[in-house]
Amino acid sequence: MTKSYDHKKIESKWRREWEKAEVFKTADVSDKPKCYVLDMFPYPSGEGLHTGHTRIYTASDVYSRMKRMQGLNVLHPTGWDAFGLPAEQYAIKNKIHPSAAVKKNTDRFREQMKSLGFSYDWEREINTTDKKYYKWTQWAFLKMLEKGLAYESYEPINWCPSCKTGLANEDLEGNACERCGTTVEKKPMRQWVLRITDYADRLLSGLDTLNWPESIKEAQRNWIGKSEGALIKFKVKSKKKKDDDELEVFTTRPDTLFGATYCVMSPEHKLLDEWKDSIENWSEVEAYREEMKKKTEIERTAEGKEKTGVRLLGITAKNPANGEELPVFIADYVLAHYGTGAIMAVPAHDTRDYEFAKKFGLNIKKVIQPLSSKWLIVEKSLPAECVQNLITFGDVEVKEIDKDWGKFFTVSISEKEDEFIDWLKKNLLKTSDDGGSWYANSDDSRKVVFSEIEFDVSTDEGIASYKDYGRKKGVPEEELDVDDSKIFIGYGILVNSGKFDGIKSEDAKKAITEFAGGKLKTTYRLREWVFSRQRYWGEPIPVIHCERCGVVPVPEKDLPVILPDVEFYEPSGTGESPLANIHDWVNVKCPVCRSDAKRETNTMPQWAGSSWYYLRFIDPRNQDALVSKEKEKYWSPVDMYVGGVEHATRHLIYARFWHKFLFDIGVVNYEEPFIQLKNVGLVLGEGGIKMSKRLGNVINPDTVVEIYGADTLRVYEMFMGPFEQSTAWNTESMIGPRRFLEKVWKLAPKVKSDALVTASLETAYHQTIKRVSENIEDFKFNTAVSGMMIFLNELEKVESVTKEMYEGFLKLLTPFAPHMTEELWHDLGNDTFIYHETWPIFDPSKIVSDRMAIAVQVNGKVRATFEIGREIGEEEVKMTALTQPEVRKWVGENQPKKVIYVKDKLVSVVV
RNA sequence: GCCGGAGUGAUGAAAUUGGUAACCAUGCACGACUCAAAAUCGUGUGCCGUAAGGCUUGGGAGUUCAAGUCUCCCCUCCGGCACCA
Repeated sequence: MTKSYDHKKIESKWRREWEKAEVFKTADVSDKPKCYVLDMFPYPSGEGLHTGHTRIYTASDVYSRMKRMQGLNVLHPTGWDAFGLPAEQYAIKNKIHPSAAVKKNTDRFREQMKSLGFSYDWEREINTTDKKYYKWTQWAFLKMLEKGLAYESYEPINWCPSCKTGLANEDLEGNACERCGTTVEKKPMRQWVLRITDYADRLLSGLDTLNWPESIKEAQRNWIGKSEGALIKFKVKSKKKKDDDELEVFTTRPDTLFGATYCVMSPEHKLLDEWKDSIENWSEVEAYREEMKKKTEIERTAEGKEKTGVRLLGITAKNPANGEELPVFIADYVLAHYGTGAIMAVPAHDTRDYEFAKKFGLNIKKVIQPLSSKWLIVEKSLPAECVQNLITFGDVEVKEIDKDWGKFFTVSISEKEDEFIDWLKKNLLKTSDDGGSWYANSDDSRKVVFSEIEFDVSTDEGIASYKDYGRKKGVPEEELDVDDSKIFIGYGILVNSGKFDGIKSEDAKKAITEFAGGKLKTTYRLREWVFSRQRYWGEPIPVIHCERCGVVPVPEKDLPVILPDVEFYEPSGTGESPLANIHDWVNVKCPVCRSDAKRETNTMPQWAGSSWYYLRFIDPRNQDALVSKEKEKYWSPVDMYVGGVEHATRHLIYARFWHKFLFDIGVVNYEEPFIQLKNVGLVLGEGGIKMSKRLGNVINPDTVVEIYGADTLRVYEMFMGPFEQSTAWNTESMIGPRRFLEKVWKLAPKVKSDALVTASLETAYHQTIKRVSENIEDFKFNTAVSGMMIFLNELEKVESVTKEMYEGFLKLLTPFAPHMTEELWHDLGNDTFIYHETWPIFDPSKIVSDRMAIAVQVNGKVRATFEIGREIGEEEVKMTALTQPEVRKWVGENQPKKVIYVKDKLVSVVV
């Protein structure tokens, strides 16, 4: 009588029906509010879909399906990111053309994705290698060229000798090629570069507006690496030359300028060649430079490596703050590409400078005094008797420690700290209204913790202030102590700095920079985006090189520049792409002067096409524009973006950069592309080890779908653990979700029109609606499934279920198990698609039952629980609690000191 | 070194945000059905203890009637950056 749950039959049946009825087709324009739910589209590898993909796609699919049922117009598309090295390598290895490989792989991916029942609108499928698509990638490049954001450069770049192509900084892992692990070399060559650093500040500040995981935002902040400092010029003197050379340094600590005792230039610094004649030991300098050229970046930057360098004899630099003549060195610890490639060295307040100074026996001059809660700062204008009073105050020892400074006193903190502060407040200082908050630990006077408060006070005679800089979390005791033998790299109070003595580091930065004739400057760690690859399988860069006209952009009307077919697409390794050999294609007429010219043969990196693909889904067939303004305005930005963390500092930075550029030229209406981002946790192999072909522990989704069904796989992947957390695959545990679905299936015959609904079942039902809806919204799919399991267990206890309740339950389940619920929905006599139904809404009045369970604690331990009507008042609940036998046993004859009632939850009795 | 995230039963994990730690699921044990096994169903299952009871969220302190959750110190693991001045 009951038909069995045959997942194969059901799943293929409903996939056909959905396709026939075009249920997943998205309306372009609608009165409904929109919701754009996007997966990071796959790179269609030869391996097919893996369990990591399916976890992402299931999550976004569950979310999309609920949003649709909640009445939103949902855009949920997918496509293929198919240009780039892996596809090309795969093609070379399998001796087929990359485009054939892409076709083969995407067909496989598409079929696998369909077999999982994802609700993608396949009519919007895009492929970055499609000329109709990459026409617009090239178009965007031309726009960047036009705005000066794309340019040719000849700087040495990272070159992977194995992949035979130049790479961007983002393509490295450590100092190796991210793809193949080969150590990269520095190779000077012509290349195309995008000025991403022009957007560094906006890429940074935009992060604050995004609902992204903190870890990703932090990774991007680190990657961009903003540091605020100053450019300061040192006059350079040499015996042979007149006093007109200048060495500009970048420093984040202009406040330590008085402590600069030497300067260091990177061995690659351009001024060195100009100074050749003035440098007395040029041969030594040259030898050092040669040595550095041979070393890899890794060797140069190895941790714990001893400092090396060479002093430039005959050259000195003048400290603009105090006029001191300083020696100048070249050393490899200064990097050519950061700041100005030269530094002022302050050995007293920088660990690297300190190491170098120790080794070369250079002066170390302390100019920053650490601050702590032990410091009292009294400004110069303080009347003498006040200082006297301070010094003589009771048990608090106030000692002048350096007469030269004239205004620093240590306050050794005693148990009379409070009195001392009271005295300060009364006699010397008037506090601001609230006085801030400070507190002291009474049993250890040294552990006094202050918040940062300043008392600024005017007395008749002058101004005094008690500044308390507090002790920051985690600052060890040593740093607070004044200890000249240790170097101090933090902020503090200036000493030995002429008229700047006594000023806080933070305040001194600007003042000293101005004093030294420098200027404040912000630098970034982010490097320009090296945008050309000497490989075949990428978008041709749409420019023409003409001897007469130089670089000429391909006219827009001639786009796309189609990637030609070639016989041999292996990289040449010469720095030319394989396209250089296709004479028919390379040789063209200059669009400007019609003379003979050549096409650019470099191609774009893999990341180009994925930097804007999400916009194309909005308007995938548009021939006249990247995206229509009207549609873009409706759909953009992406509301929910789901994918892996590996894209934190690659795709997600590049896409934000492109998007901001497109915003600037008016293509898009909003400055950030992805409002909310969710990261999937890794799916590890059984036992928590990484899945890999080599270990043979890769789970193939096809097999799982075959044995358990797509619905079970979907439920399992959502139930296996928190979405954003890594979890090990466990085939044994898959039986749980399968049993769950079987139980739902077997419940169908229990549906009766006259079924009785108890109040507690009704409550459970509404609680489940609430929980599942909220959990899906928050991407807490595991607890959503758990919630449904709990409710199912309730349903199993009763004789019969109403149709309404069962249908409601199926609706909650359908995002997770769309095929099975569709079948059950139709079995109930419905001829609509459950997919088109409305999401259940809970009744707030029904989510609380009229009974409540109260726990009773005696001295913090739970000793009894009881149930009582929700309407019962506090006093009565307390009385009931105290009369519980278990409670009486533990309270005994004692009179309770205190009885606390936490509404609807517990009674806490203190004896 | 700096920054971010995490640490809870045998296992995946949950905890209404300070209020009964371990929901749900897997596994395991026992039982029912079966000639038998699988499947299914039922009962039990944090640790110590026969029990009464005690202990338990990486470790240590603290605040509180009450701490997985808040504060301080420390340890371990994962991730980002790192001779970036």
